[in-house]
Amino acid sequence: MGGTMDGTKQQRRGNTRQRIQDVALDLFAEQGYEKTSLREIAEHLDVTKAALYYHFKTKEEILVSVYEDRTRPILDLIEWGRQQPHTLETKQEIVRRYSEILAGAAPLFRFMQENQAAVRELRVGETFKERMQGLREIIVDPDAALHDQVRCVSAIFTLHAGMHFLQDLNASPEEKRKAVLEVATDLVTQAHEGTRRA
Amino acid sequence: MGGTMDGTKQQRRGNTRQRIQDVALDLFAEQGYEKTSLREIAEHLDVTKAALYYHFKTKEEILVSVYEDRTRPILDLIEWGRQQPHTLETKQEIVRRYSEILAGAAPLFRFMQENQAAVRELRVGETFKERMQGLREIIVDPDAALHDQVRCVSAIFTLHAGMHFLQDLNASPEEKRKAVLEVATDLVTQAHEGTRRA
Amino acid sequence: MGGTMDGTKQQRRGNTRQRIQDVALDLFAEQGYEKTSLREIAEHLDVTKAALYYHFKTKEEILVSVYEDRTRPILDLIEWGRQQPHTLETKQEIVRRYSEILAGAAPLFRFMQENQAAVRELRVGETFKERMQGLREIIVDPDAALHDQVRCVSAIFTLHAGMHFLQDLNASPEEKRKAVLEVATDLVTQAHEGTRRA
Amino acid sequence: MGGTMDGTKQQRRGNTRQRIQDVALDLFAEQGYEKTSLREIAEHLDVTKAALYYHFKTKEEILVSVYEDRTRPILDLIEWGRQQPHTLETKQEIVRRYSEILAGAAPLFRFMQENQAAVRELRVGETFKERMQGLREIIVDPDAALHDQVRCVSAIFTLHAGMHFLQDLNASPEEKRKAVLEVATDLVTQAHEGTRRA
DNA sequence: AATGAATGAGATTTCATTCAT
DNA sequence: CATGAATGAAATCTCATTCAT
Repeated sequence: MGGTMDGTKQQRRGNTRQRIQDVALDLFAEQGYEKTSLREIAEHLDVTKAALYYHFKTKEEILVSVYEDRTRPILDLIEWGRQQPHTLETKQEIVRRYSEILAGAAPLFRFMQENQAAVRELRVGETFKERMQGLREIIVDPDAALHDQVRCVSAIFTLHAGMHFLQDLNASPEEKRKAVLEVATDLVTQAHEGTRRA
Repeated sequence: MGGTMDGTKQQRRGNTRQRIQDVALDLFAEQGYEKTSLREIAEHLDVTKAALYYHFKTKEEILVSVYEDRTRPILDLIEWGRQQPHTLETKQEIVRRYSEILAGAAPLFRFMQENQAAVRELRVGETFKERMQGLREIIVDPDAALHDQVRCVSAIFTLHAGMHFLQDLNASPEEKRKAVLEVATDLVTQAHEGTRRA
Repeated sequence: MGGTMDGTKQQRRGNTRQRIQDVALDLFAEQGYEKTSLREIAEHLDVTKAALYYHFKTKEEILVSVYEDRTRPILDLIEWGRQQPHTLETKQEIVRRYSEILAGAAPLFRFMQENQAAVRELRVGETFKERMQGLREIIVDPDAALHDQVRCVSAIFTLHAGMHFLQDLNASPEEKRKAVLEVATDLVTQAHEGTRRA
Repeated sequence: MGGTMDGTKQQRRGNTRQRIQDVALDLFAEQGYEKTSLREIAEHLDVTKAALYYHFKTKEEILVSVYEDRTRPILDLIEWGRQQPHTLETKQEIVRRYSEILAGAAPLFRFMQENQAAVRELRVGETFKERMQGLREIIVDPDAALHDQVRCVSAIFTLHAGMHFLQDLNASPEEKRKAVLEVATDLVTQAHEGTRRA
């Protein structure tokens, strides 16, 4: 308060909204959306429930706001992808960039993956579906053989799964991410080549 | 009562437990575990909530019972796999059989996939993790290169994802299942060969 | 089953009613009347709840039946006391005999003492009150000074309390019972003498 | 509404917590802890059940809070007693003061006496036991003859019992309280003298 | 003499949400 | 910018009791 560096503690002042989003996402990811109550979020922040309602109209809106902030890069990626030629290089680049996006917002994606049911009829559910769809349209060639289409979807899924389901493989997170990216890239590449050959 | 064989309605008597499991799974899969209330289940069955408690001690127990009944084949598969030599053929056969198991209990697996957060601290959560672990131990070679290990995990995930994330690919379910199986088998095969070569 | 002596195990056959009473009293005394459910009683006996209803019309009736069986001696004591002259010796004898009755049905009296609220509007509540009243009428002289009347009531209470509230005094149960009886007798005696003198 | 100072009705605002405690204690004392539902308490206060949960985390906590507020004087008394010499005068003073404390929180003590079973495994059960223990340690001489120890316990019990079991003795409450105190004091005195003489 | 299946009533508790201050 | 107090709706679960078999 007043100091030049403000330091660690109690940096309140205007950023409550941000803090709510952060804490909420943590709890949502850890416990699930339904099991996380506003009371809990408020307690973690040391404010009252009513304070949350000053910043967000509903519980859902908290989630929506976090979601939109952190998944904007996907929109950009899709936009970018749509303007590129549908070459193998493009697809590989999409996979690479998507992998980075996932790594950059891991808790949110973990949340989305693990709370599909809870989220299905929320606004974010719809939006997420649409984005996935958008991604697919870019890397999946609708004229390709079915198994090659599947390969592409599998590539995306491999990236998603890579985040949470490799905990017991003993390797550093960075190594794992690379390995996952390699497999995903491979899948897209095989799909592309299978299609070319046909 | 009326028809010769009693037919559809009013087949009560003795099968209530089974009917509860069926209805519960349907609703859990459709709406999510947390969002499905016992009231709803009871109403669908035209019994009182208390009747559910006659057959099951808790809500969780309903889920557990369904889960255990329908995932027993996985246990058998793991058992079988453990006694086979760790050859490529075995792994391919595991993938094939697992694909069949998934297809045979699609709603349950859809549920497990979409409700990971909700289910995490339920008993089934633990059990499921263990089973996945068991499966992996059979098809993943711990000495293989990391990317080949990832391929195997990805194969399993592809099978799982194949069930719910290909709705918009236009092809018959049977065709899709075949394609998915093909991709998964391929992943395992590549992983195996990669390892051999090394 | 069939042996001459029948032995320990499974001595069923006709005595279920008795066994229900015993188990019920144990549980009532241990946990309280309200907290003891019929399910629990049934489980302890390894029969179904419905079986209890074959032997007793209601939960209350179980209690009533136990109560009546085990407190009959009080009725006899009162009857006897009413026919004696109201001498000191009579009063002392009442105290002595009552002490024995209490010791002989300790769990029931513990129950009655600790569940007064729960039992108040049950039939046993009324009955118990009446019996206490009857006892008092014999040992309390209505013309005595107030503090001497109190002494008599206190004597009875001392007997009751003696059963459960002396656990931490280090002495054998038998010694304690004697000491309690001594104090109670003393109180009655003092009351009587106080009155005489006046 | 009407009166100058707002008077009786609608004094809401700020004192709800207190009102809950008061109503709860009344109902607990009248009907017993288990038989008193939160619905009932809420209705008596003309608020919703949820309002109770705003002020207290559980039903038990309501009881605990009332208990702690009203039995603090006992703690003080014990503290005081511990610092006094263990003379007869001290003991008599303890008895006198305890009698006053009981009279000052009669409904609570009636409740505790009549709901021992219900309260046994609640937090208050433990606490109450401890306090009784504390009191005893002050007035009971551990080297005294057993019957003298019993006399002291009986004194305490006489005070307790005096509150609820003398309704039919025809005398004013104040007279009765005096008589009870006299008897209790006498018991302690006799115990003390018995010990002295030995 | 007892069971299996079920019910109706009600208990405690939790939650998202509102609003005057 | 936030709180204190409260609500309405609903959730999970328990219990004494019933009755056909």
